[in-house]
Amino acid sequence: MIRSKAERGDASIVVGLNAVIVAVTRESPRILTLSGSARSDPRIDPLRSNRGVDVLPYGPLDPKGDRTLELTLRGWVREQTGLDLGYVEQLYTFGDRNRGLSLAGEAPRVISVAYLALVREDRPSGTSEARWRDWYSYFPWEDWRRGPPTVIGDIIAPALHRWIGDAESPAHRDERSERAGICFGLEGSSWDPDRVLERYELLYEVGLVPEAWLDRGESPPAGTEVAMGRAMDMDHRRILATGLGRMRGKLRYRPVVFELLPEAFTLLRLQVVVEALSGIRLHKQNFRRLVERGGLVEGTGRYDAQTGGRPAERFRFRREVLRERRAPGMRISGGR
Amino acid sequence: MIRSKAERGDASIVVGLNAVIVAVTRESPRILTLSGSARSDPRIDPLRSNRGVDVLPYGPLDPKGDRTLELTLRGWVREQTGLDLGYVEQLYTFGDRNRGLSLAGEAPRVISVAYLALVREDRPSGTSEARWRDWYSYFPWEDWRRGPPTVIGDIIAPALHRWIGDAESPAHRDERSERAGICFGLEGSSWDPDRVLERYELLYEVGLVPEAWLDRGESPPAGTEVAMGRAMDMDHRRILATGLGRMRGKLRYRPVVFELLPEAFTLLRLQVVVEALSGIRLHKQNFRRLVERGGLVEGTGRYDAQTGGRPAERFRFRREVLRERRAPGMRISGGR
DNA sequence: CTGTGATATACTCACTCTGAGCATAAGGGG
DNA sequence: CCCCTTATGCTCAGAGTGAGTATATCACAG
Repeated sequence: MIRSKAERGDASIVVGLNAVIVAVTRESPRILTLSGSARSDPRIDPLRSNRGVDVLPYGPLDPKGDRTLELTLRGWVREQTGLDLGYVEQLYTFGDRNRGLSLAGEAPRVISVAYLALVREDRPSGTSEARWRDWYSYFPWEDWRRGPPTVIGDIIAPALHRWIGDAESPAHRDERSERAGICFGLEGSSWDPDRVLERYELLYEVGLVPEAWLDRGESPPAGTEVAMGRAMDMDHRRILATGLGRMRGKLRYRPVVFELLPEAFTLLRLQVVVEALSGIRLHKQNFRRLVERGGLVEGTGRYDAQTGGRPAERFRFRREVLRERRAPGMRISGGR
Repeated sequence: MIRSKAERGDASIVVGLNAVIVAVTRESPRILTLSGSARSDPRIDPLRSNRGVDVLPYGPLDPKGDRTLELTLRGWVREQTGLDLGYVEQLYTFGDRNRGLSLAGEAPRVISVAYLALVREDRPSGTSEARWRDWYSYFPWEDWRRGPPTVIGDIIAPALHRWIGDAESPAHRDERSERAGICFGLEGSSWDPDRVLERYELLYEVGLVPEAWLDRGESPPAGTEVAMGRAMDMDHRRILATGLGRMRGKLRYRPVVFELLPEAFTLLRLQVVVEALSGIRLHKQNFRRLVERGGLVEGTGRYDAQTGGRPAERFRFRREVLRERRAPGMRISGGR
């Protein structure tokens, strides 16, 4: 148990913070990314990629800095993007050696503590290589709002079947088949919007995702980034997938959507945001019943006439629901 | 943004791993702790407490060691306790400066990545300052299996009311009242078993928990550790609370209980384990209906006669449920 | 000023799920 | 065989859900 280097905490461990910052504009869920060239800092990213692809906002941890990790994160997000984060929660800590690249050797070990943050604004105002991108441009197969994404039938499912067939033993085959089925709702299974990370990891393993080529030092075939989503640096797309999955899961049992909306909103607006995040369409009348009778929102008595039809009442989040119900959220389910 | 010390990653950050290891013996949920004296390693715990209280198993991160954090954790748990961990999931990363103590100064910043692990065994077999303790000895107010814990009515509720009354403004008062209500199911709210961490943090803030004294360098009044739970070193009880809360939450939507049970078990055994973890009693017939018709378990056709009554069929976990249902778990609810 | 096409909102209906309790089955020990 | 114990089966009312029909109220074209 005596591993002196580690325990003396010398130069071989670096701790950084990453942020998955989410906003919704119209019907697009968006996340804030920096263009890859903004990131050539060898102290955080030594010997590593800088492939010119997008990265998530990041910052080093200053051991003498703010009292908590979260405060540190808020601080440098403000510096880098001018955004004041509202809701922030810790996501996951990524600490595998050689994250994203098969380099060994003397590179310091990088530990990244990733956070999920929700903001109402959609315009980064600070130093801006920062840019909002639709999160489905990173995960095209996650958007089922207009039916099953074509990329699944055209590319993913066939590749998965090949992969299943390539298994060495029948047991191994079954295992692969079960995993693929659960992830992509293939045979008998239904689509579970929350399994974003599992799906990304499966696709990476199968070698479909552009990072699979990049991590081997090759270039992905033309069109891969369109069909299989924009690549990100290192394991940032994995971090992003973790964020989306968490976001979708949390939606169900905590009233987090309201962090993305203004004080007052129409029910359609609320529904569109929930649909944007969860990637599925919902039954309008039932959605109304769900949130209204579930006590999540209350009418304000004021109306919004910009609807193109009958004016819609504006609602607000009903805070009391936190006392009344155990896990208040959008218990949504499939169908349009 | 240039904070050279942090970015060079010099001696001022230390990364460690902590484990909340859970097993269930009879009707006791237990966690594995080491006695405090086992931990006087100044490299991980420099200038810090060693108050002679319990600690969670921990280990440093060796940057050149295993490829993933999880493997590292599994490795030193095996070394320290002889346990081979089964299910392991990352819990949370704790990185506040001066965790648990109000020391400032030159102490290195300690980042702890905490994991939740479930095991079937209940006997640590390695070097053993390791010991299993009922988790309700750390959180007596969390066990509602025999009705509302007396400590809530006797100590906690009165103290919370005093604390609410001490608020400076009416708005502040309402805020405190809402928070206390939600946490402890006081007025109108119902008890939510999942809010373990929120409750612990509230009690710490109100100053009821032994750590509140210890962190000021004082001794808690006699009896505090019995009524308000055993103290742990640093912020380990906070980590533990995070683990219990996560465990209870996960129970609802993932079939994690089965990680704590042998291959085959009676439904009563399953129910007792779920009750032990969630801290509430369940309606037996409905529980059976839930797990059987919900497809979580299937009968084996073999029976267990050691029941004291009619022999009970032994069941096993039905793996196929993973494909069939979206979030298979124990959707349990209040009353006995 | 009326018809058309929006969207908003109200209500219905069948079905499933859930909480609660009653009833029966099948062991062991006297 | 009676009684106590635990297991298992079944019923019933009420709440919640998925899907659809019906009505309200706006803008706008004609």
